[in-house]
Amino acid sequence: MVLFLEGMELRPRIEETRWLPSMEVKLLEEWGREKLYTFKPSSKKKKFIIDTPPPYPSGRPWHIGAAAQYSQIDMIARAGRMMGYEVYFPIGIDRNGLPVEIFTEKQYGVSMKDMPRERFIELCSKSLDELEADMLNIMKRLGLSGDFNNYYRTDSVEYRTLTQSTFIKLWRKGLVYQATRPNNYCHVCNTTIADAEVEYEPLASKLVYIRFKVPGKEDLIIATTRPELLCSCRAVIVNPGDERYRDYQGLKAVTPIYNVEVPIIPHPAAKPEFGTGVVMVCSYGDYADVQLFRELGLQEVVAIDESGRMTGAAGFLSGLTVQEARERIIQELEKNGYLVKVEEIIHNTPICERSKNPIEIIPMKEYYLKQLDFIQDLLRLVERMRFHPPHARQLLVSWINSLRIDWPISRRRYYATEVPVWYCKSCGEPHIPPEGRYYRPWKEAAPFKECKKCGGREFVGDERTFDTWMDSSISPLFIIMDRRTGRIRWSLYPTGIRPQGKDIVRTWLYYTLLRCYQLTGREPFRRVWIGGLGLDEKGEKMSKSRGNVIDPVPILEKYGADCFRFWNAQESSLGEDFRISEARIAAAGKFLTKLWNVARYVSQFPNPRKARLTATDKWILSELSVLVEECIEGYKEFNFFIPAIKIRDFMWNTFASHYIEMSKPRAYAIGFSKQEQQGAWKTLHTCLRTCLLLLAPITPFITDVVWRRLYGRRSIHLMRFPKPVWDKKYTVYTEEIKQFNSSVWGLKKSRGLSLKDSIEYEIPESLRQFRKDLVAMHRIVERPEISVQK
RNA sequence: GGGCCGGUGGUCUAGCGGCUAUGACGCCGCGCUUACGACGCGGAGGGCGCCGGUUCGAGUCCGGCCCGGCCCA
Repeated sequence: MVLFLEGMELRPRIEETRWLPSMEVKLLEEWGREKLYTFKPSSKKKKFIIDTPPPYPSGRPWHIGAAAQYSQIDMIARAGRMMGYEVYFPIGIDRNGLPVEIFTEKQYGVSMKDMPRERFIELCSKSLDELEADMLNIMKRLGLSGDFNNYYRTDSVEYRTLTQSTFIKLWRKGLVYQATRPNNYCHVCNTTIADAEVEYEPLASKLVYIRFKVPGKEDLIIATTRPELLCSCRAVIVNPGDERYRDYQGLKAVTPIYNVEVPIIPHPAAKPEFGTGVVMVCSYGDYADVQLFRELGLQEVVAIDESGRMTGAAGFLSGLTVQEARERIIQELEKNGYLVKVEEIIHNTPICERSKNPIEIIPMKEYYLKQLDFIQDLLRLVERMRFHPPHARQLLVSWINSLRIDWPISRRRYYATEVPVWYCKSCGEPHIPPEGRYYRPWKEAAPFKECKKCGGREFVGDERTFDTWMDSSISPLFIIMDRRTGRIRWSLYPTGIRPQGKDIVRTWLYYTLLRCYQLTGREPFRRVWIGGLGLDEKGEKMSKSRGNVIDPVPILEKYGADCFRFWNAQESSLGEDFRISEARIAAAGKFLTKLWNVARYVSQFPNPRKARLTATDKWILSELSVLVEECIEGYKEFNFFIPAIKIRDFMWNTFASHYIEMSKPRAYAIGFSKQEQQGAWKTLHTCLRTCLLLLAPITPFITDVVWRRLYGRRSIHLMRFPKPVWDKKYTVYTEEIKQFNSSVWGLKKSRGLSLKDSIEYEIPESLRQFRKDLVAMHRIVERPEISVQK
């Protein structure tokens, strides 16, 4: 018998047959009007502050891996809200430093050093404004629920004031000093750079074998990649265990051409297997040289100047570039019979992260921030913080343990925060101003009357700026600062979480820890979340120079933010690198189509307040409980891979394929009572509603659209996560139900029957309580001896 | 050279001590089944990098090695 619904026409409240990215744009406007994501500091809820990384607007295309990472940070914010926290998700733009200077020089065809500083800074600022607007638009389009209305800039007066004030504070604590030290210097960027900004790249290089005279002995042959530094050679070392040179230890060798007598010293730094096992120690070919000069008390010779040219100390090489000098001295050595041979080798060369130019080690006078004294404290601090994933802690610990020199913080650049120091014109004594204001010593008069040391009345401002990490490293303090009064709201400190990429652990993460610890004595955040790197399809790093970057903007236009976000969440587990390919992003959209159509199907039925549930209903709700538990567990770790995968699997492979099909005749009341029908309706809605809530942080658009059409006028993003309230005991039937359904489908297929055709089949005793649904679903005709009651 | 992560059907991914190893993309076949053809169903295809070990039993634990990625020297 077939029952028809009397007087009730079922029509889906969702009519479109699929989800379209264009619906996202409309919703974005609505979110903007509703101000859903405003942080309320006065709220009674527990606060959760996210120390968002301020991206650097370096121009299109924005790295798609970065866009992916910001989506995940947004999921942290949204998950936090749904867990009941009052979340602050600030949006900042990093605008200090070298990239914009280079960009501006190129864009306007100017040179920083050849124009008024003031004018150059204006041009940089203009470039940044354009790049920034573009970047903010992409961030909004991604659906980020951050505080766009009050976004901050690291080059604002407020921010730079804080950078300078914290510097002054540390100066007063005695943590800052100026020293002339060999340092990494990039003569293309014209500035000292920190170890963290140095990269190594295998480059073709010449290994030059040079003959050194040793009075009374056979000549020593020395292999070096830096023959142009011969003038600064002040020692020769051999390995203490190297039998070949045992007799030479303690003797003197004479450097060719320059004729300087230098000691031959046994030292373990000489590797017997490299070259001839004899090494010349020069100031400075590499860090080993720096260490040896210090250790052996040698007198340094400055052979290369700031422009990358040889100094007068190099004699006939003076004025040549390093490259030219290298060629020239090889010729000279050959002419005089000192050259033994030249080998082509691949040498791991230290290069500047920005310009990719080989760096030189040159002694320069710079400001340093003490960090070596804090290693133990920082290691202890790191132990107390929570890392997601846990093994990310090791990246930081390894870096801290490898620190060898204090942090050089001054730079010879323009577009950055100025070093707030003036010097007495007569005695040179440095003076620092009081905290609380933004200072520009290169153009402002000194805020002092007279020198505290000699009484001099004239001052010169420092022209240098800070390493930009001096700014970025106080972001946790800046985001909790009241920008009008400059007062820091200490009740919000330490902040909740620092999300960032693993590529900037040694810089941003480390420097933040150091600076905030020095300023506050505490850790700046309780948790650290380290995302993996977005690689290209082949698993290689994306970079403009490799030409394998993918622009996220056309992807977002074509597939929508939810598709991109869902792909991102289900692509790899927390902290793992992930490969980016458009085909896979497109494939992720199929899940959204599926979800949309499930919602469309469910939307045709009313959602009864109460209903009597059948065994089939209770079974899927058992599975739903398990799903909720698993998802919440993933969200607690801010690992969105887990909910994404679990929800997709539930939706597709359990709910849609099995429950919806099993309950369909009942939902239409074909052969079922109204009471049974209500059970199906109720359960369909419960499952859909719960899945929407679970998915909301990952795909905020589609879930909100469905939610508003079916479950409420207010946004889903004001809701809490669901709880696993349904009895889980029916999960024991899941496998058997799925197998049973598959076997019936398979049998019909093998007999050439349509799915609508009836079939004679036996329902196992163990599935008896689901019998009625199964019979209706498959149109099963039970054999008489099995069906007890007919 | 060191650290971290990873090596599972053609490609990508799950499983981390126990039934014939998960799913996706692609492929093949079938299908107008009142949510979905940017769909559904079915199917072919791998024995989990290599070598040893622990165990009644190992992608799953241990040791060594090889390969890839990232980071560092």
